[in-house]
Amino acid sequence: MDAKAINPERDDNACRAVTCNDCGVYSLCAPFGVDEDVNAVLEGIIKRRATFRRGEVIFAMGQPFVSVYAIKSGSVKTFVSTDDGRIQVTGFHVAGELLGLNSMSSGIHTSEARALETTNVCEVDIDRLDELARRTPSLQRALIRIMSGEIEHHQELMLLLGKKTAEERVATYLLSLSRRFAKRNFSPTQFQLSMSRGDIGNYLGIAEETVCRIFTRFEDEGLVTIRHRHVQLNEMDALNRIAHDHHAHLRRLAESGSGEALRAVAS
Amino acid sequence: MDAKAINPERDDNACRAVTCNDCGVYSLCAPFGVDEDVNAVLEGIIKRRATFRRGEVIFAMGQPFVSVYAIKSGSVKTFVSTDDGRIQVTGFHVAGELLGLNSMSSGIHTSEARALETTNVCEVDIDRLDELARRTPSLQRALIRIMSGEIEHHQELMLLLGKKTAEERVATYLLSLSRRFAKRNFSPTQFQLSMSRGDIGNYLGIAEETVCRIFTRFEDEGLVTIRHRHVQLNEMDALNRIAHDHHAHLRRLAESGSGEALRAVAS
DNA sequence: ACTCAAGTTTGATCTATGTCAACAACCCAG
DNA sequence: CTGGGTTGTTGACATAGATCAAACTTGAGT
Repeated sequence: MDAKAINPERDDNACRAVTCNDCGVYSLCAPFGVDEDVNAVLEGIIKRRATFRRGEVIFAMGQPFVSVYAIKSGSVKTFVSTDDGRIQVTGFHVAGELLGLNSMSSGIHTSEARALETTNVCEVDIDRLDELARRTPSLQRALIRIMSGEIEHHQELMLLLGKKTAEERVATYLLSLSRRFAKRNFSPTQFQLSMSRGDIGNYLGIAEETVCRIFTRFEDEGLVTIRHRHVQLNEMDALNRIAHDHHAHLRRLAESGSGEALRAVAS
Repeated sequence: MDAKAINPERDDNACRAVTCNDCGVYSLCAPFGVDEDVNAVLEGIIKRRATFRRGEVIFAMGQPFVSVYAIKSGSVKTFVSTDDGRIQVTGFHVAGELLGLNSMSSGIHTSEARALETTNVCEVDIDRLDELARRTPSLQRALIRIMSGEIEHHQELMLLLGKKTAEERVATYLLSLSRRFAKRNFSPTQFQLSMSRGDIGNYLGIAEETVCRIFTRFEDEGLVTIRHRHVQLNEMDALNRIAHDHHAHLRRLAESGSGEALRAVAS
């Protein structure tokens, strides 16, 4: 592999030949909503392109908020933390997504972003973006739409963190990854995890050991096949039932049990 | 009680004499950001004023998203729910706050709002607001600021739901209420709760019984005085330590214990 | 190819908090 | 003022999932 390509510090101006038009995530930047002259405009607001390696910080809590980041390739986790060091992962982000749009009000980053693997981003100057948005209603609405989407995601996560069992959380997680891959025209039943068990557990509000145990439980039941970080979903329906129906696991127990659980479900 | 007053459908045009200028929450609508001619403009986008009694639905999940609501008086809870009926309260809202701005992207309400007590709202047509915003950059930015604030609030709540102990959650909650009252020039140490123990517990991701127990524990320790729904905070510092410092309660235990906990903290 | 740190898995044990149940206090509506 | 429904409180007990500990696996760097 090209040595220069993996240098995290390197601002790859060398690749400037790659315009936004040629960029693989162009279609995902398009929702920026600029209708005509898109290419020139986008080029104009990109401050720099940068590469981050696994674990490197893209932005940190408390830093002045001067840019948002479009992920060209790779993946990123974002998280918030208590002052005594506990952290809560609030999202995983992949190519084509926009990073850092929260924090717009405070002028300070309220979360931290770290690359999960080698990741390329376009850094977009927030003032230039803001100024462009002022002249471009469609861009304004696109930004609002992105933030609104973020809020919806957070609402689902809060519901999960506050009210779901560990098994429901893991099933929900696998399915949400699946849906996301499907949307990008990747296989919805077979994919790689770019995050560790620890990250998954943290995100879902459970211990990493619990994630492992539930993975193996699902595997024992034939619902999935998981080798290291490669996941294959065999029984999407069953997973869906577990994810959405509180009582699914009670029923499963009842099938191989005394039937008492079933009566409990009926009540 | 006047039959008309309790009709939730009633558009209280009778009170139209009250312009936005006269409205008690005017200063809180001002951040809408319209600089000149504020009054006329605000009047123009208000679809109707309405009153809701305790438990009445202001908007429900799945309904078409056509308005946002400014709370003139009273208080409201918002929540999301699983399809099998479990709900997660995502926020409590008081006079001067704007309701329903999430859901902007989907065109469908993704959460439900219910009055906690008799509550007056101004209903703002979303299309008119959107159109006004297009011509008014300061309004655009205000809306973005409000959404961004919502995201920050959600991040804190996710951290709480995913990583904090029950005691930390309750202390955090009391202090956040306190801060909110202070911001509105009410006493930060003495206030009424408009929500039930059940709502508080749901919001914090713990059982209502746990809320009760922790309230009485705090009271036994002299930190607070709680009679029914009236709260008085006596030891803000101690509450702050509990809310922000994971080990605070271990230390408290250690003070009156064997010292083993203290050693654990040191490690 | 080898090494070592990081990540993963599994088992044994512990505990914070949920659940269930009974009761007490409160608040309207009549 | 009075009765019944709602809300809050307290205790006893159960348990999902955390924590601790000990292999085992893997893959990045030498």
